This record gives sequence, structure tokens and C-alpha cells, in this order.
Amino acid sequence: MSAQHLAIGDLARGTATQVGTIRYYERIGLLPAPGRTAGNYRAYGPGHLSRLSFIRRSRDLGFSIEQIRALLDLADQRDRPCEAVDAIARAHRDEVDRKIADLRALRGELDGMIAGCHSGSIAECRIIETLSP
Amino acid sequence: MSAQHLAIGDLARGTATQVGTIRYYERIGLLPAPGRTAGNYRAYGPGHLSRLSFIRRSRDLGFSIEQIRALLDLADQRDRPCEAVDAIARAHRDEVDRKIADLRALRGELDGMIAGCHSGSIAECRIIETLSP
DNA sequence: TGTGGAGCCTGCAGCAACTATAGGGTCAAG
DNA sequence: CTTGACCCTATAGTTGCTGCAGGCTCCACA
Repeated sequence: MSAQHLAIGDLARGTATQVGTIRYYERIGLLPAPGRTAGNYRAYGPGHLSRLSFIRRSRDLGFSIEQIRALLDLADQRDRPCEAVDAIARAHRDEVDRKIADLRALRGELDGMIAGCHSGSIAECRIIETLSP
Repeated sequence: MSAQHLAIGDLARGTATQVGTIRYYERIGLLPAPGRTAGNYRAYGPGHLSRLSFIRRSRDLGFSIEQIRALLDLADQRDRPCEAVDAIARAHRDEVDRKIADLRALRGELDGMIAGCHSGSIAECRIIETLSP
């Protein structure tokens, strides 16, 4: 493939994405279908590379496919206010915060059990209570 | 249904779980099958309620069904030898620590992104910028 | 010129953990 | 004794991939 166009494998290496995943993103309409070579190979341009990087980075940060779709749509409307973007990011951050707090509580309980074991006594297991209402 | 026993819908409301999900947990052996009324309705007790709460919170925290199964075994068998409890609890604590570290890193990134958003237009939106390559 | 192997193609099956639907039975209030 | 909310089973669909089968394309090396 020429220097102008990237094969799917090049795109995969350039974004640490599996080839199958790229085809999946195309199928669900998240990544636009690229042109094809004479031999029916997908031929990607630099736009595809940056769009896929955006998608992968967002997925890594825990955004869902639908959230990413919304973010990509918003990213295209350059003269609109970015409040909607901010709202998606904030909602996601708040959820992450909640999870951290819960995990810390669970960690404390597990720690207590381990400490109990060390002192030779049989730990009274409260892990269920820790995460119960 | 009497005050002693909860119908599946009550349990669902009490744990913010869908009715179908409760039946699914029963099918895979995560939640013990309750007794039945004369009309073949499931009749749950308080033990089911706290066990299901635990399952839901744990799922929310990113534990797999199989991990929760192990965690519940740990909670159920408090008269096991100390070393077994200790080993399982340690493995789970390490995993919880990893999850907390991952989420904190993620939160930091989200936070930086959000802090940079000055409610301007999308063209100058820091969030989109951060997610772009 | 041809051949080997890496890489590409499509389509479909499967994974975890649900979620929804169809087609029916139960229960309590009015 | 009907009505509507609730329950039952069984089965199929969802999300976000991942892997496979069976076949085509490309290019370097002999």
C-alpha cells in the first residue's frame, strides 16, 4: 500500500487496535468506511487514523460507544457551545468517583479480614454487610 | 405476599435490579433459589435481599460473576482455615487496589479535561482536544 | 515465472452479563 | 367475577468485542 493510504493492519498497529475491532467499528457506523484498492483492500487516510485514535482513547477512559458517538457528533459542530460535551464528561467522572468510594470501603473490609487472620483469630466476615444497603 | 416474604418485584425494587436479572442470577446459581408460594411465585427472605445487594454493588465495582462467586464463598465459610481465607482475601484486596489505582488515574484525566473546559465553543473545547491525537 | 507466506476479505459463531418479548397463569381490589 | 398489576417459563436479542473458516491478494525471493 502506498504512503498515502494505510492498510487496515497499519491502522491497527498505529492505534493499538485489533483488525477485527476496526471492522466492527465500521459495521456499526462509528468509523466511516474507507475507499478500497483494486484488490478490495480498505485504504485509510490520516482522517481515519485520528478519528480511530479518538475512539480508542475515549474507550480507554471508559466512555461507551454511544457516548463516543455523541462526542464525535459534537466535535463536528465547531461553533456550538461545548456544554453538552462538558455534561457527558462530568457525568462520567461522577460515576468514576462513586466507584472509587465503594472500592475503598470494600478494601477496608478485606483488610480487616486479613488483619484478623494474622492475629490468629477467625475473621468474622462482614464483606457482605459492607456493601449492603 | 406476606411481610415475611418478598415477591421478586419487591426484591427488584429493593436492590435496583431488574426482575429478569434476578431470575438470571438464580439460573446461574449465584442467588439461591427461594421457596415458592402455592401459586408458584418466588418467596424471598431478608438473606436474599442482602446477598443480592452485595452482588449488585460488586458488579457495579467491576467484579465478574466468577469473582463474586468466590467472594460469596469467602463470606459464607467463615470457619475455614485461616490461611485459605487469608489467601483469597489478599488476592481480592490486590485486585481492588489495582482497580482503585486505575480509576484514580482515569479520574485525574477526566478532571484535567473538565477543568480545562471554559464553556466556550466546541472549536476551543479542551475535552475534545484532549481526546484527539 | 511461479510459489510461499503474510496479510486481506466476508460471514458467522461465541463470549459475558444482561434485557426484552411472547404467551400464558395468579392475585387482590372493586 | 372481572380487571389489571404482577408473576411464570422459554427463547431471542443486546453490547463490545474476539475468533474462526474458507478464500483472495500482494510481494519478495528462487
